[in-house]
Amino acid sequence: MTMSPDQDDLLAAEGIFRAHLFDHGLKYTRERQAILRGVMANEQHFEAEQLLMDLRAAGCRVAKATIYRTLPLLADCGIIKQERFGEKEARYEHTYGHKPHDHMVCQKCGRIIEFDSSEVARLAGILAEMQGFQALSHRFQIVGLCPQCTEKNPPGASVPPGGPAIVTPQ
Amino acid sequence: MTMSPDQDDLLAAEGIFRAHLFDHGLKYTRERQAILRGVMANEQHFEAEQLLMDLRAAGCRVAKATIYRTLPLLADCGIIKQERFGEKEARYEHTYGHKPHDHMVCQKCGRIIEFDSSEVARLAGILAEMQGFQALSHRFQIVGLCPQCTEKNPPGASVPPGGPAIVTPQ
DNA sequence: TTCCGTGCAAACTATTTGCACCCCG
DNA sequence: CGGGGTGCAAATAGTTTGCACGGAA
Repeated sequence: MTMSPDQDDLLAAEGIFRAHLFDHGLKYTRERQAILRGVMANEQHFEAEQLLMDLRAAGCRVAKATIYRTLPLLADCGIIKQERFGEKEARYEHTYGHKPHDHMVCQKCGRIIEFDSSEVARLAGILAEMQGFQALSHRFQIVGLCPQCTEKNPPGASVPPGGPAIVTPQ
Repeated sequence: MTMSPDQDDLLAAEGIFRAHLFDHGLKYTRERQAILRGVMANEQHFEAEQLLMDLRAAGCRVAKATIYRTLPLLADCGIIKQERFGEKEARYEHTYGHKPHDHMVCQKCGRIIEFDSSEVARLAGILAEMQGFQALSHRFQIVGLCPQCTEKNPPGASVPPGGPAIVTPQ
């Protein structure tokens, strides 16, 4: 992974992060900056452990604990989002500068397909209103078989090592 | 919790479970029967730990490991479903004899509101088809504020001890 | 200078697994 | 009988936390 995400996005995210930290009386440290960069540089879903490796590879020494302490801060200000695909470790993806989307998860090969979530959000709003519930966000996953695994004897033999492939449409 | 779930549902579920076990060359043991009963007796979302307590209270001694080994079997044959509401422990609910539903999760008080999932399932089917993906099931949660917490100074002070309240509509 | 933040390692928690004995089929 | 099943305890794995030192504001 390269440590140079889109400069505009990175700068904008940095601004949001600093503002959020300031509002809460927190500091913008070298470590938090490094983690923000690592996060923004990763266009895929990642785990805490993986982010740590990426940062190490890029020459930044951050403790695992710092990662775990920082990710929630980034989630709080909407720069990243925590996802959970049935596994026990949390996955994250940076959402800043991305279109809102949800995921289809292949039961067989673990592949993850993203798709636009506007229809889902609309339905969520309608359903929530029917119950007097104020919808703020949603989690939605469609579980099943991806195109590759649906047809003929599928190639996928469960989740490949190093995490499943991510398919981003459009 | 009483250990006497609806007799019809229990018997039917027992039949399904036994058939599933038989099909896979597995055995219907006293422990598995006890766990099935505990599961069917619980009309709410529960965790492995809680189920263990319930069974103990009902006079059944089962090891925690056995619970963890049995729950996936019950999920495999559709008697229960694993849910995850952001926490790290898995939650389960028995679905056999229940209408398919999804959940709204209140960010403030942890309350969980169930609602009919047919519209969601329909949308999932359409979205999946657009990608050539074969939808088998879905996970959907609307996160926000429940009616109680939306209005005036809400009473709910984060998730109450002993787990959040469950509201089943209709 | 004052807290907040960090690294490190130990603590936690939910879940899984190895193993010797048990029992369903 | 024989192979899966169970209990127990130890092992994992991901995440959290206590503490003493370091650095941003």
